[in-house]
Amino acid sequence: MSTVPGKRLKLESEGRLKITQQLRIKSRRKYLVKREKDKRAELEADIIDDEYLFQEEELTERERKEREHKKKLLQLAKEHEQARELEKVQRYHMPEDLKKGQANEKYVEVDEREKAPHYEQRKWEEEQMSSAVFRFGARDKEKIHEKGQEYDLVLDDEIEFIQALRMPGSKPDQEDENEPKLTESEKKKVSLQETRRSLPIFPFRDDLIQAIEKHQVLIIEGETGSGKTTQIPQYLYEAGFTRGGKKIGCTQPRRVAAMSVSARVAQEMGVKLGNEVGYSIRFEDCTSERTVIKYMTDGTLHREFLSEPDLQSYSVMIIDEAHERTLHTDILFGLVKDITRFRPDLKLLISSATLDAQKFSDFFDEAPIFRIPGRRYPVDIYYTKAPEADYIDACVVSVLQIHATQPLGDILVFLTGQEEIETCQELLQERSRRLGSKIRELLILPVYSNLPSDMQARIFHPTPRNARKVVLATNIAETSLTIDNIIYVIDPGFCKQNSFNSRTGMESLIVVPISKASANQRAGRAGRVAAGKCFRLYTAWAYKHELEDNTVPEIQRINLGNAVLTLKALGIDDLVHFDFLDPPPLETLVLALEQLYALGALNHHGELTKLGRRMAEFPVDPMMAKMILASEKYKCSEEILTIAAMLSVNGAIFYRPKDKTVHADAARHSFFTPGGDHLMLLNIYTQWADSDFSTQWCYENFLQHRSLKRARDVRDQLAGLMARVEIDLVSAAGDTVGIRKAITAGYFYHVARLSKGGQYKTVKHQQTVMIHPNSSMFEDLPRWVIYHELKFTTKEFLCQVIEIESKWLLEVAPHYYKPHVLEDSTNKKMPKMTGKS
DNA sequence: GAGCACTGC
Repeated sequence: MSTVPGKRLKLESEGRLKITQQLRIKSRRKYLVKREKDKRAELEADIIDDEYLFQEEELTERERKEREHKKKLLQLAKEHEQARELEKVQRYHMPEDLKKGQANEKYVEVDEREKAPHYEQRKWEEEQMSSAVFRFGARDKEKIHEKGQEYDLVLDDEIEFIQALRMPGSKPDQEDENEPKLTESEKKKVSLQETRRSLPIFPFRDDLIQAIEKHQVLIIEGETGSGKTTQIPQYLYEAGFTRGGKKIGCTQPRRVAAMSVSARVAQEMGVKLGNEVGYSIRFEDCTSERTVIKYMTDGTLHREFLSEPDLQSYSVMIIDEAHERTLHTDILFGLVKDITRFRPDLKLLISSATLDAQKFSDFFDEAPIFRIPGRRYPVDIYYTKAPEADYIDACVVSVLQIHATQPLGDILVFLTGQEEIETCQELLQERSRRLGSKIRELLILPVYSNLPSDMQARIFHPTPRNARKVVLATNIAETSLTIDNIIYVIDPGFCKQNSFNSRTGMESLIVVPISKASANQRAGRAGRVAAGKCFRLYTAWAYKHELEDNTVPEIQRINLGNAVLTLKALGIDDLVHFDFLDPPPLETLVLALEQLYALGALNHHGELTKLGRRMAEFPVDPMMAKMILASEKYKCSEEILTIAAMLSVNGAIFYRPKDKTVHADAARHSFFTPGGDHLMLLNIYTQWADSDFSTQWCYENFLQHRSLKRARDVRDQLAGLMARVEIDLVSAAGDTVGIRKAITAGYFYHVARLSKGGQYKTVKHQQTVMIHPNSSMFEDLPRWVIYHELKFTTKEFLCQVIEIESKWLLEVAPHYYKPHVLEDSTNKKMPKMTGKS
């Protein structure tokens, strides 16, 4: 044994993988069991409640039915659980002696290998191949028992899928062969106009125009690929809706979409982009006086409302991809609905994928729904027969199963984050390497938003002949990126989701099951170029009973500070009764209003103050806006702008590759600046600027160039807005106290003080928290700190921290802090928590 | 001593 170091290494690495797998299995199982238990307990409690409260004869017909229904559900759940247990036993059962046999064989293999490596390797590969058999359909139970042993042996390496249904597409599977195949050069010969006429929306053109002329608000329901985004604005233009110098607006949730769609439309209309057809996104306005068709991001339109609250320059507004329910689209719904009441000439089109259309129609006073067929191939949906405990392993196995048994075509796997993608990539590389020449080449490509762009671009390179591409992606591939040639989708059914707790003001990013809508969106990614297959790594039962219908809209999940400020600036006083499609939690609104009041943006009538109106100019959170405005008083606007821009960068600023952690950490430490993280960010930006914004400098200092560039863009925009609120840019020239006081003036809501054991307590909620280990203040433990964010990951952490003196709080927010609250702790060593505000 | 879903202004 000891003579074969390579093999031993491999065994060790296998041991390591096993542990991570087991951890995953454990947490996933715990999750499944808990969910099941919770559901059952709920049902049982309901039934007991009912029986306790009512005698049988007192129940109305409806109540009796409800009770019967609940009992039936409970019975079903129990039966299902039993069935699942049974399946689990069948799936995981492996006799002890067989396990030993296998293990021995492996050890023997080591010795044999030295003598006849080729023979042993081939034998091993053959074993792997035979175990990677793809099994579809419900298998006959008897058959399983007949070949019990064989079944047990291959269990470890395969997953049984059951085909449940076919997601219908408008194109039949075989159409590809009937359709004349065009080469690239031939395709170019087909004129743009012919392509336009071939879109599914084309036959509906006249009906659509008629419907728009007849109704003020129209809901358009259509799958992707119908051509609605590019064609409808052109039809409206041709029908004369832009007469009188009015524009047609169309909002998109993403910047790239706004840019690429407008480019396409400009090409189809034969005009230069930026003239008749243009787009407007943050940092980039590509429109002119002549522009009549304007694509923009929903956030841009939201901001435009501030300068043009009645959308006077538009004759038609199209809200596209409404089903995505971004924060901005949700707010736009309420705003445009309001406008239609006093601008009868404004046409409103809400464009959405299926399922949601009725909801939109109800919201817009029973607006008619116009349906347009899409263009997609059918996708077969497969579910696992039993729940998969370890979905990373299940993904790897499924990929290999597909690779070994299915016709060529690329695979897309949906994972939750960078870490999972990397683990999966390692496992796949390891296993496909061991399979060696027995399988065709397998290209494994990761993609997530923090991945450097050149690495991201690799997923779009055409797959080499006779090879197969596997793309391991986060949710980025669900809507933002479209990869061609995907035939197979593997969907474990999870994603990471941000949520905001307005009671504690804490954000958390946790893995949750996806919704049915999301699952179908993922499946749809398999049917773009041909009939596809989607493998869901959960049971059909789980899909039906455990997944919510729709993802909770963003507006109900995030902090609404800035949204509330802009609405107030638009003169909407009664936010609680604002016409939301789905209203946000009351506490979130109350928290936002309370904060605005404390910041001095609202007076006691709930009206915007002069300060509040100036704050609304900035597309940042109210606290940050206040900080920026306070920089005038402390004569440090240059520095504060940089800090605000650096804090607004959402991606990571530090680059920390796995193989160079020591160097990367050393580079980070070299930027540490007395006073805290905000000053460190300022330091980094200043040094980068001194290097002439050099890419090379970023690389040498382990910083993400992309993030810093974004910070520069944000800073430029903020600097432009400073002119609008008439604040000169001045530098504090090293006065860090002034800078920190300006920060305190904005963030006095986010104060924490040192408590025992290096822990902190937030002043507002008396919550026990820790300084994040990545902070430069992690080891300093100052008595009073201001934090930028409170985030829950593995613990409650303060991210981006500066040290302050408690007396500054009295100086910048005397209305909010009373001296006795703060003095208690500055004089005595470690006070007991008494008397909050 | 932890870790970075995805957008957008």
